[in-house]
Amino acid sequence: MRISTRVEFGIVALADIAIYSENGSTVSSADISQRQNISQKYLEQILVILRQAGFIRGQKGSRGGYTLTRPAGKISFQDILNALDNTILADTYISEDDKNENDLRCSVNSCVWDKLNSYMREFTSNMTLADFIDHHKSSSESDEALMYYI
Amino acid sequence: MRISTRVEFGIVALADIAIYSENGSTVSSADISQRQNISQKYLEQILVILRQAGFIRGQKGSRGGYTLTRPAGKISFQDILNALDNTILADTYISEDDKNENDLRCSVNSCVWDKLNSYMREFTSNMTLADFIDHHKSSSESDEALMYYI
DNA sequence: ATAATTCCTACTGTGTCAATAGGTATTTGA
DNA sequence: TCAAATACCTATTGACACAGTAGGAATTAT
Repeated sequence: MRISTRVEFGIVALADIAIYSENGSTVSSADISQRQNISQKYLEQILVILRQAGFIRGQKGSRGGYTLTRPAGKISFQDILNALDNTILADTYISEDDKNENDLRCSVNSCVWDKLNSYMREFTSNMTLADFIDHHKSSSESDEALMYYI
Repeated sequence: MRISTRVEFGIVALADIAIYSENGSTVSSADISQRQNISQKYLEQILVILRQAGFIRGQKGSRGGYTLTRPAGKISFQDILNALDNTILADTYISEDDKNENDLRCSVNSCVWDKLNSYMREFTSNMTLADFIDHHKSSSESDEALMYYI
């Protein structure tokens, strides 16, 4: 599945904010840009999307930055994906004109695409940003252990 | 999930050929174009892809047309999708440059995208063109029954 | 005041999709 | 043998989204 950088960077940015604002401080776009190696200007546009979607709050001015508006455990992947790319979890569409004339096109929907969409929706609705961060932390711990033994 | 018309028409064309060549005759692009309401010229390009992928064989000349090269039960959806769009079932890619610097991007792969890809691959590898056609036929039968009672 | 920050808008290059178009090569049937 | 039908090939086009780049305006802490 091809995932756009907008989606990829958006998820990474949210996770970065969640992790580095745990002590109560804000996280600036410059910080994220450096840590995650993402063009700051491009990142800023993505952060606007995430703010408009209600995941983060931005504070302007010196010492400003971003914080989550709610706990990472209350932000589902489904919501994130829908905010960053409204096609990934969208139904496969057939125009009304074509619908009556031709049922093979409708059949492939009910037989394949709808089922795949349902699965993806269920999977992403049951996974939160917190789950992702936990997964990340535990996997980077084992990376460190690996490094140690090498 | 956004599916291109190339993929949609390709699947429909294959199913159409499978259905209308059951008596041993060939199926022309004009036939498919009319039945499925698809631009013939565009369809021809898609049929070239399907031929190059080995699903169908084309016979030139008068009374020519297309037939399947093997039974519909031996053509998996996975193969069809890979032929028509090599991104749908592809791994989500992270450049080697980014891989070491940044493990958040890798984590989202192992945590989300790889799992979705695995599911989609399993689902599509277990479904053949014959399954799809069976599903279509049985659902259009019930449509007729519905029509009758109305 | 000044520096740091978010926020807003415009522009650009690149690539893919979804055709449209016109033609060539081949085969069958009359 | 000729004409029609068919697959097959290649070029072009318009629209659109992506992936940034760029410049600055608004706001805030120190």
